[in-house]
Amino acid sequence: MPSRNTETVVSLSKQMKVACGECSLNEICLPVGIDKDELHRLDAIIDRKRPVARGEHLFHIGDRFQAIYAVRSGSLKTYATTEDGQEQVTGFHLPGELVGLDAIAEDCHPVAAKALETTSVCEIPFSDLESLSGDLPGLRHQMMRIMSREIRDDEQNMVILGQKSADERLAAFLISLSNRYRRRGFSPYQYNLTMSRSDIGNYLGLALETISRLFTRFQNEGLIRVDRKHIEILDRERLCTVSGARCANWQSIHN
Amino acid sequence: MPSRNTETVVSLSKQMKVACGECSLNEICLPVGIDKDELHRLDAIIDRKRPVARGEHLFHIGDRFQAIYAVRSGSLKTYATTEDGQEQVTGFHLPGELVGLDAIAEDCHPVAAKALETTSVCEIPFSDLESLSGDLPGLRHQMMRIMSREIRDDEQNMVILGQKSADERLAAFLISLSNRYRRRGFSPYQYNLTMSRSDIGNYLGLALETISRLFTRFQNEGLIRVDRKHIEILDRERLCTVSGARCANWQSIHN
DNA sequence: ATGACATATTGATCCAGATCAATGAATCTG
DNA sequence: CAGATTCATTGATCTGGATCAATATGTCAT
Repeated sequence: MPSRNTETVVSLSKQMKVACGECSLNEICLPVGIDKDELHRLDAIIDRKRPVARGEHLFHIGDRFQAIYAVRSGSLKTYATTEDGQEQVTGFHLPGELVGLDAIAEDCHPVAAKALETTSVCEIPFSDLESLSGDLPGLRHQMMRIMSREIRDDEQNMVILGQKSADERLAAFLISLSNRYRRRGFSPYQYNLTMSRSDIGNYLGLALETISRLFTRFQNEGLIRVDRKHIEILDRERLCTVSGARCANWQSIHN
Repeated sequence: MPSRNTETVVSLSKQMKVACGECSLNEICLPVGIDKDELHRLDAIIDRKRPVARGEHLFHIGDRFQAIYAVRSGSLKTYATTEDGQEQVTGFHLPGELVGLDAIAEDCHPVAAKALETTSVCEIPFSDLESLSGDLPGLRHQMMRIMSREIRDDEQNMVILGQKSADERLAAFLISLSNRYRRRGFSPYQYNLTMSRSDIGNYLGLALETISRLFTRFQNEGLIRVDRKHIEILDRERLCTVSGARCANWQSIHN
């Protein structure tokens, strides 16, 4: 009994069911380096889930590890908690990025993943992925590359948390987001933050008030324009200088 | 023309050439989960290098990535450098641990590895490792586990750098070392630091003076005894409490 | 041994950023 | 759309740990 809404539902559903081969993210996601005829084998093990609403969890800390997830649209944050219940944001995840790689070793999730907005993901059962990677050298290599990159990015975070001042940290964060959006075909000069000031501060090891003050200061200095969640980068060059990183010409740690 | 020293030399040489099957570290190193008859295939691709002297580099930042290294004896530190030439220690590596995993993605080393004492390593050419892992599911799985663990440990470091006070950081560091030595069959109650106060401070995001003061304070409080490089843990329970982690009963993030 | 140099300890001072506090927008709820 | 709730901004104050400085204590080379 089809209703007036069927079309919408179907098209949404179609959107959700797009195969890797047709997915606009396949150039930056797991399928990188896998040839067309092998791609359908990867495709076959992937489960496209219904979207996760803002504030809902994809998984919690301590959950049994069964699959890794590729963000298809929307965004997530992952966070650990300390004994006294404090949370530490360990990362923000944009479309094309994988979450759950930290859970393979102990078979349970050491961090939680929470949607920052309505977010849909591809679920990739790990046992399937692992056996499939025995057959597909390209897949194996890409998994290695992705995990290696994550290790390297985490090291880079250590540098930021261990050495950088508050303004350097925030500048580096804004540039990093800019680069990541650019890679996904969005403007590197303006984007919306999907996370709160508090999340940013927590991630960067700063108080949320410090983030707020820095946004104001960066704006006064003509580096950026901030309106609520919207960020516009006015002087990318100088923002890079502030961040104290070699990233002026589109080359960056987080390309 | 054998000399008086031949025996010593030969035994040292033998020591250096011990195959994975006979290596005392094979229960915590790459061979975990690989059965005996497959082990010799792994063994065949591994190159046992001559020891690296204290202060020498295993590789530098920017070096072409060709192999990962397993520490056989001794210890290493890895460090990144910022644009202004500052260094950030990203890790200390004990026997059985792998270094270089962060270089796979970009094919060059983002950090340098420097020996903290005379150190020998096994060199594992990555291309060989990768093709071999196509044949050996156990090896593939262990590689994943090791990389996953590294990601998780790095996240844990983010918690430490982002949330913890100076005394919590140092206590957590001392407990972590204790656990890692224990796993390798050494006493968890006393060990020698192979790194300087400055390295520890740098790694933990603290000034070296702070490390020095905390050692003195921990000693006055009866938590530890410090003599130069030698650490004796007198009250492990309480040191764990100070670190603010759930690690009192030998269970820890860094087992 | 003797000086030269790296490493560690301890004290005195300072400051970046945390914390506390109050107010102002947005967004959510019924 | 009034009240509640969350999130953001801005100001005032405080403090943990950095920095500066002086002095041991090792360690190395010759």
